[in-house]
Amino acid sequence: MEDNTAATDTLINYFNTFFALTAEEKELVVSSFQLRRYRKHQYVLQEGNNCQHFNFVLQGCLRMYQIDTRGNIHILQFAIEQWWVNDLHSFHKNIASNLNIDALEDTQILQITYQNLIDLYEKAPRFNQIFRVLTENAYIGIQKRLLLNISSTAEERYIHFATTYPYLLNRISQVQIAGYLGVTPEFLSRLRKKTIK
Amino acid sequence: MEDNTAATDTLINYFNTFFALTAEEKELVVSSFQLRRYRKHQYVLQEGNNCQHFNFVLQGCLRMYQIDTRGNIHILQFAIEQWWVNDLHSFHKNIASNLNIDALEDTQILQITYQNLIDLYEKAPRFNQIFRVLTENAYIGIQKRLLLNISSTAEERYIHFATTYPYLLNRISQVQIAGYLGVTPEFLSRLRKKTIK
DNA sequence: CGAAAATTTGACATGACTCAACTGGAGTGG
DNA sequence: CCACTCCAGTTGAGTCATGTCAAATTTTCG
Repeated sequence: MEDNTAATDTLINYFNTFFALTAEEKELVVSSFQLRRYRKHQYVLQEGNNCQHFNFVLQGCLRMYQIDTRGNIHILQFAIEQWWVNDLHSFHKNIASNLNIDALEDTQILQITYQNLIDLYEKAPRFNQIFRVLTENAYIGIQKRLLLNISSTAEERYIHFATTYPYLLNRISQVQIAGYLGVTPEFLSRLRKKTIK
Repeated sequence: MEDNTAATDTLINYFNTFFALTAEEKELVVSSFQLRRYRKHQYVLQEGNNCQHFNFVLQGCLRMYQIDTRGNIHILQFAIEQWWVNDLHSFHKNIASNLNIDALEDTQILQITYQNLIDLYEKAPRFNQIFRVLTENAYIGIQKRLLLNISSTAEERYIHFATTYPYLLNRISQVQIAGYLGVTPEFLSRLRKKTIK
């Protein structure tokens, strides 16, 4: 167990952008979350296992993805600083996940276990509100993405990604971005050639 | 204003499947939600307007969709009995929606306004928990759908739809289902011909 | 420096779309 | 209750977006 104080400060500041936390609530955050470090390529969650933690990224970059029957990787989400990443379904139902989460860079994460999260809700019910709002925002985001995927060409999706997350373009390789956009790396390469002009 | 009692009973039963409501909480539900009827083809929300209500379907069927720049309709969601349907983004940020919701059948809805929902959370904070869980479940569902869209062919998506929602196949026209699956009606027709064999 | 991975490029294959024509059933007005 | 219209569904022919596979090139990193 290493000292969490500096790490949880970041998380407390994050929560504070939603609601000012009481001293008690801050205490609970400090005692409920645990800092953990992952090296590049290391798994945070591997399919077949149950998702045991809610993960909040302090530093670094992760991807969450599924491998389909043809062996192709489909990236559901990248997570960099101040993002949450976890398989909600596996976490809440306590069932095996069919998703993988691994580190694209050396990464630091704050983790809370299922039981600690339940206790947190119990002891400080206001976190229900915070996580309700967080989940609503996540829902809005993924709904936008679904719509974009259904209604646009790969080129439009790439341009949208590049303008929405310009800071990810230099940080994440094209293979990964292709897996996120739902195209092959080859085709993304052609799109870029065409678009850069 | 018509009598809501029978209608809100349905909603209270629905909430009860999550947590047993207190008498007070039931009272609040009765006084916060309002029954409204829509005829087939009638708009519940039209793009350009702000989404003013959370909608819970008592009876009937709705679709929520976006019209893209080429004039194509993309259906985000169908909503039948005991489903919620609304544009969360527009509702929470109080901005103009770019989505439409309209009735595919004559439909009865229970509606709560933004202000009433805020009051409900205030007076009965436990609803934060209920809606947190509801939103988490909705998130899980839409994430599955996104993954399916990214990783499968139209045929696989149709088969998945047909086995997951068999009761919708006879209830919703193929044009609508095509708009939900993200294919043209013509192509869906060919898929069906091939699949039925 | 050398090996492995990422990216690019080319040739070809295919899933899905477009547009247009045809069919059949449901609703509507006289 | 018939005639008419309109929309959903089907079918065909041609096209385009994107995938597949294989090879060449560049970059990354131990």
